[in-house]
Amino acid sequence: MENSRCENCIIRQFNSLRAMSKEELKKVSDSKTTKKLKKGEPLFEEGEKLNGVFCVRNGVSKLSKLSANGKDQIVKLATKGEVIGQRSVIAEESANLSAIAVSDMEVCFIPKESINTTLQSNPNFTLEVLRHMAHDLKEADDVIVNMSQKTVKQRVAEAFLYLKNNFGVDEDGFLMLTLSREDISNVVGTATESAIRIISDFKKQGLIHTSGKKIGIKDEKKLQDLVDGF
Amino acid sequence: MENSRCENCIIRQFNSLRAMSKEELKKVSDSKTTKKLKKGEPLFEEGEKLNGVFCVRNGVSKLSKLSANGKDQIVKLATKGEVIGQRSVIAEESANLSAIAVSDMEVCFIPKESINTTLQSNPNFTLEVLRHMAHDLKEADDVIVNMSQKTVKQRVAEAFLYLKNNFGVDEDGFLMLTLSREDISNVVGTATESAIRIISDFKKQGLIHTSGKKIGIKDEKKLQDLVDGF
DNA sequence: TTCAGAAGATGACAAATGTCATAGTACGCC
DNA sequence: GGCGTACTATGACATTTGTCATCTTCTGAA
Repeated sequence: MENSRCENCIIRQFNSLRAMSKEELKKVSDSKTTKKLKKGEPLFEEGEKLNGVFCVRNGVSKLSKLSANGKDQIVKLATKGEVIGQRSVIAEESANLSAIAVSDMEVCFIPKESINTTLQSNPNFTLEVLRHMAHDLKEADDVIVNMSQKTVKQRVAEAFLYLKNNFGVDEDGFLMLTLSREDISNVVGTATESAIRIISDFKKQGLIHTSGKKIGIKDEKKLQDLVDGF
Repeated sequence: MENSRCENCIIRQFNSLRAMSKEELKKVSDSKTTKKLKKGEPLFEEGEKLNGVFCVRNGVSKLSKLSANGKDQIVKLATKGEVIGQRSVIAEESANLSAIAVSDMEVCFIPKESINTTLQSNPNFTLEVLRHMAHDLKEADDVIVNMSQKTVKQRVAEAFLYLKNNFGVDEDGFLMLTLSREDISNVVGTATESAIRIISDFKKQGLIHTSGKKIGIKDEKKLQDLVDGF
């Protein structure tokens, strides 16, 4: 495949791999494999042993965990440039979350050996990974606060703004990343029916418009006000 | 103070400092200061710039964040052997959370310079810090799932079991760490009145007993069943 | 020791959210 | 093009949780 060497891959500019030396990157590139996934296919499931990490070249994956009541909670959406599975590889634990494609994806699989040897020898790389994880931890803490202190309506509004800011909109103004109502409810942590009701409500209030599953934001300011508690 | 050299400090066995070399540890020890805090006093507040990290020698601190509705959400309780503030120092950001003593505390303050130079030169240390943060991230993800998918009652029950497992019980069977009802509600993410009601309820059902603020667990199994959804 | 203020407890009610039932709608497959 | 299945939508109702008011109990400082 053309352009398939890590050294040339523009994606790595966005993640920790940029702190690798030329030689390290070469090794990674020689050991990596590329994989395509269709929407709905899993990269890995909760509890699985991971033999490496996944670097997202294209598409989006949801990271979720099944709770005792049988519902999935989506903890994070990972997109182009992000590395998935590094937490498990670093902690030498089996996966705490499932990773499932929510759009067609193209990912590189990097065996953990390449990662581990670099972690032990290149402090710059380790530090870079550490910085990324520090960032993820902050985001997770913020999610905890949102989950426990905001209403479902506020969380839905926030989710839409998040989707707009992180994945953008298409030429017709619809969110690029289209999630099913169920996925939306699993991001927000609520019943699917509740999410649907709130979406209907937002539509009636003129905050958003929809076409099938697609959602477009009409009044960003009012949505933001709602999130902020006005 | 006797025993105040990091090299001799048994606490460091529990945290990332154990991966430091003798010389690095010596430098840290020379630059550190020790501080005593009374219950209720802050180590630092959300938004503050941190010039170093705190290593807990004794006592417990709550890490919390104020949400828009004026309530604090407690994200984590840090105790003996844990290092507080490393996330902010590593990410070079101001503190995302406030750290306030929930019991009298003794902490060491380690200036960030000692940490940063070691991070850049000693991959073992960096990797050790990374592993700790990976662990924290997993815990945070689990909290997200609990917050969004469990009922308040389940979360209260879980909080009590957590307090027992992590801080133990005194000779009379009461939880060693005594939190105010408000702190409990801020851990669980609910209104104080709701937490109080649930505590009354648990008492009536014979799951716990109380004496003033102190709480003792009477039927651990039933509490666990409750958490698991039975 | 006493007293004031904080923390704990409880009732009554309102609001938010979940659950179950049912109907409409879209979309891939034959 | 039709059909079946999965997704979306909505109503009715139950349950959970929050809010406000009030009372009681504890605790620390004068």
